Amino acid sequence: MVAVMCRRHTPPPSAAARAGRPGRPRSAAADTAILEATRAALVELGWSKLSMGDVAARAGVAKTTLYRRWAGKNELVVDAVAVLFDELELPDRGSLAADVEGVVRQFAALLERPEAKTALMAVVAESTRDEPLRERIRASIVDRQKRLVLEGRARAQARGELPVPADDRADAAGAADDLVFDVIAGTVVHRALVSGQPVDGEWVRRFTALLLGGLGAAAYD
Amino acid sequence: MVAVMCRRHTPPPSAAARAGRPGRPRSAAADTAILEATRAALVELGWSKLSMGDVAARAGVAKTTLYRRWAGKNELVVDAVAVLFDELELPDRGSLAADVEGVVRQFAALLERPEAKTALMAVVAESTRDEPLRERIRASIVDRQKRLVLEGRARAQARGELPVPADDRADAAGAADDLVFDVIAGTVVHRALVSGQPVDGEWVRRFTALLLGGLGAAAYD
DNA sequence: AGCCTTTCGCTACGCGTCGTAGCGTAACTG
DNA sequence: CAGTTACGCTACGACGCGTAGCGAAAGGCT
Repeated sequence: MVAVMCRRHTPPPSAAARAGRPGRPRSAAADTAILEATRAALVELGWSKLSMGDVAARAGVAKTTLYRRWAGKNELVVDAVAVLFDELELPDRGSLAADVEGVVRQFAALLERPEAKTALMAVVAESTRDEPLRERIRASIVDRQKRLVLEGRARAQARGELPVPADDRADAAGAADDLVFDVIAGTVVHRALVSGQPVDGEWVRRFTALLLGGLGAAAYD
Repeated sequence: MVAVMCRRHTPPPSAAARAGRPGRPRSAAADTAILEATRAALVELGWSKLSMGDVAARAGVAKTTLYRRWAGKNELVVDAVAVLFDELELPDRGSLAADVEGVVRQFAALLERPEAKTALMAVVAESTRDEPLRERIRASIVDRQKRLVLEGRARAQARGELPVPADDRADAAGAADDLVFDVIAGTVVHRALVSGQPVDGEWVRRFTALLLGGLGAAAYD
């Protein structure tokens, strides 16, 4: 009897740790082709009408190859769109307000891409009933973007626009960073996908003013 | 030849306008049973594993009856969860900060209900590729809750906590209301469903302070 | 009453997707 | 070379979808 290896659904990111093993190596070209085909299918069909068989056909790959690497549609799509969010960056525009406006515009532009918005909302919906999937989303997409908040705060502190927290307040600063991240990301997503209204220049200015100055300061322009 | 009526997928809310028509009337009991069964199925199975046949069986109704009233899963679920969001209210707690904290807590409690979170995210995801569905969501769920923002602002103005906008600034005030709505709803959703962290008392206080005073005022507690 | 209209429950159907099993072949290691 | 792993391909049972067709039930209209 052969020992059951049970290595199914092994995620491809461990390709480096997979080196030096006996047997035929996994095709890296197939990985990129599959993820690219997934994004293309998301653009054309959207989340609900995307099927594993269709992705396999687009990628020129057997359907079984898909299931050898991803447990299902959820995990595949998370990996396919995760790379899109890593393109976000925070160029120094000279002031905290300008930096915030810049990142808000970038995020809004990303959410205009059909593959990004249909996939992001769908996998978050699925993650409400799938704890491992939620963790995968956080590790692959969400937490990686908190770097933008950290960098923005560091710059603002260097400019003197924000006070430097005392060392014994590091936990409070961390909580504030998480809060700011939820406010910015959540508000832009809600504006673009739920309210369905444009993230134009005027709205971005209003939002930034509210974020920096609060309701009293930015009440009515 | 009989004239083709083509009245399929007629939404049930028009029950009042349906009175006085010839033929057997639609069962109002079936409507409530179906919507209740849908919510129960959402709790047990979640969005993705919810099937029309299962809902019909739970409601004690033929599957064809479902399709006579709703075009599909999307529309059915929107109607099923819309009533949950109408339970939100804004009791007067004496100050703008307290009012904001109260509504944030209520919304967070609603998002802890499994049928609410799985359904809301899923239908929003679907609506990114279905314009009529997006309009249905806005009319049935989103826009109805803007009343909370309007009421909160009116109270704050009456208390003198916010300035009363000039008459020629009515459009700016409306834009500000929309912005505040997106900020509150989006931030709470992102915190609860994307970041997956608890909306507890401390976080609510931090968020309220940030919303009212801005980054400079509420920087680190 | 009788007729018309609409809804209801039920059955059955074709269609597409899912996820897996089985096989022979290809690729890489020792 | 043998051993091990990945690949392409085919086929399969299971399930949900959305519809058609039927007879029966429940109302309005004359």
